[in-house]
Amino acid sequence: MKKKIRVSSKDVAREAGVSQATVSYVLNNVEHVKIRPETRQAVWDAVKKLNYSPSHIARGMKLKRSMSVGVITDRSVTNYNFMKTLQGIKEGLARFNYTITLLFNTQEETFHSEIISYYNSNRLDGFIFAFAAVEDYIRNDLNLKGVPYLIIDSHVSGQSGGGCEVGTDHLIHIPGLAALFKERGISRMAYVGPLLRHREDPKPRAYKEAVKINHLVDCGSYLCSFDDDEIRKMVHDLLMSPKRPQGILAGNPRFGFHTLRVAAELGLRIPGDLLAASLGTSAFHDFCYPPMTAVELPLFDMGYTGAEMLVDIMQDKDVDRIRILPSEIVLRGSL
Amino acid sequence: MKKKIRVSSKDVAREAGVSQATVSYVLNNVEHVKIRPETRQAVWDAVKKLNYSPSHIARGMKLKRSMSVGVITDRSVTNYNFMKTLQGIKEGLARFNYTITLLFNTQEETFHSEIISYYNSNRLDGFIFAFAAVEDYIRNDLNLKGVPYLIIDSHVSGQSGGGCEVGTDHLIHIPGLAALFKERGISRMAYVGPLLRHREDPKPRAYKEAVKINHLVDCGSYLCSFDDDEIRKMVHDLLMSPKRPQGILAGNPRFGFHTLRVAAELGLRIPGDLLAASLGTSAFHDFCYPPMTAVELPLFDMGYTGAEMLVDIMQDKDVDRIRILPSEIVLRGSL
DNA sequence: GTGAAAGCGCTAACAT
DNA sequence: ATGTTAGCGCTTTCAC
Repeated sequence: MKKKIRVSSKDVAREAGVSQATVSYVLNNVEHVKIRPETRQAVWDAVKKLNYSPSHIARGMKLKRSMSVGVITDRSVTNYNFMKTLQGIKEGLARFNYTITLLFNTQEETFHSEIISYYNSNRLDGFIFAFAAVEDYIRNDLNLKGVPYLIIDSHVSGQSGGGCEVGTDHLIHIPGLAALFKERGISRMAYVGPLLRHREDPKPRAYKEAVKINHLVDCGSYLCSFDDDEIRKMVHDLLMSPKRPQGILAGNPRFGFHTLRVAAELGLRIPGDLLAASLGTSAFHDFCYPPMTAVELPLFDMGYTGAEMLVDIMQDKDVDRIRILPSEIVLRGSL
Repeated sequence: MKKKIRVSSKDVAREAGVSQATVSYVLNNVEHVKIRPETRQAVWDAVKKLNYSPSHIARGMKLKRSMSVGVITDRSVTNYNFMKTLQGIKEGLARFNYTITLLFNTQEETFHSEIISYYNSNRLDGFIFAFAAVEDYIRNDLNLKGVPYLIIDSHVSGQSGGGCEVGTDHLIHIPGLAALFKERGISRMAYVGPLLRHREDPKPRAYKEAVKINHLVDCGSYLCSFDDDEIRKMVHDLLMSPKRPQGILAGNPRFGFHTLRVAAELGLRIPGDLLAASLGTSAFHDFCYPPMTAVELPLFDMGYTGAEMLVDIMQDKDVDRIRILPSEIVLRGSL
């Protein structure tokens, strides 16, 4: 390991024959401070010559900001296109010279204080909860302490006390999906999806209304945990039941894939014997057979937009507390 | 936004009736410095009372370390179980109080200097390239400048000049997979997989040898880019050709899924008409139909182990430069 | 066993 | 238009 020889702004100042302050003014392009072009040039020359890069830490110390935000996601989000959102956040933050520090929601008691402590110790300037279950008491505490944070999820909770939220309009596509099922000539529908712990899931209700509007027969909403075996058993029982639905709406991609798989195992052909569609985005929608018709979320933009909103909050600017992004139905082959 | 009132170690010192130095000694549990238990207690009491958390930035400034490492991954890795590796890295680093800063490989000219600049400005203490294409000139430069870094990939490059590598033994399972194909009673095999740009891919060669050892007929190795349409066209042509293989080994999960999908489109039944297996881990291996037999990688451990190795490097400890982790064949239904 | 004091490298208010 | 200087909050050497 090579010893690191630090070049400081002092060195640059000496080399350029100016003061440290001038170096700082030039490098930071400070407004209301006029520097003669030749001085400016001299500074840049010295910077180049000495290969100087300002110590980010020293700067942060002065400014009391780390220029990094913590992005929190659930442990279980190990799949799907979540990385897309991360990319959006990264690019959104990069424009303001912020970086992403990745955190995982451990669901442990300590996690909450971990966040607060990251914030108090100036290690992180703000937080983005991306598809993570945020319990109310945590939100309340963050609000209370004035910690800047933002929540990214498929739909907004609405009760954004102090934080901001980025969501999508995916619920409005559910009636449209139901209409598609209807158009394909079927009548019996069912919904399968996750059982949420930390908040109410608006999807089953939206489904129920959409079924009613389209005069379809509702075979029921079936909810269970994210456990793969449990999902498959639930779908299996549903497809084997006497009131077997002809169309299934899956609350998220995972439930959709298992529906496809179980149907295949039972020898049901899609879209011949069964129609299916899912809510949410996944790379696998294009890989599976048949490819899955789904309501796709603007994952990248959700991250990008969220990042910008958080930066605004961190800079004490006034911003919309809620932003809804457009989603769209993408027809593939399962419906 | 609430104004942040910082409590400094000075405040704690005053409250506890000791000096700032003592506070530092107590909080950092400095060896060879003996503190009377009652003094120690007084400090902790004051810390609790004032709800003090040390400024991470000030500490970093003194120590010239940011306690964060940059994790670089390719833009294209938006799917699969990559998050598992990230979790492993996160947990591995957390033990040493390091955090993850997420970076994406932009493949642009500027990216290289971005890394160097993060390092030079003390913003990041080291780097982990996780399933990212690292070009040789970058590695050389990092070696030259003594930048601590580590590469995580399914197999090691071997030429780890200055950096360290974590890989797997997945190549040794290829003959075993070939033997399984043989056992199932087929004779004609083919390999489909990605065309790598930045390094040689050892998989096609391992495949060729495995085929020979098992006395199977090699219908050839077919390589193309990661483009979905291109992959499907390639697989389609292969399955329609007169020398259609009875078994296909996919170089990675994506190629495996497209093989499944194209086969289904052509009405080929798996495992009846065609056998398939893939190299690598994906959550979809369990979702698709039939579930995919594959060589699974220890994604979490690769991250966890890699994190520990990098910490050792950053602390100038002597470490193995290469670590190979065990992978395993998981039988599902496609073979 | 504990304290005083010197910085780390930067920014910004104030002076010139 | 540029320089002087006083910290930011911590660690650590050296005194006592």
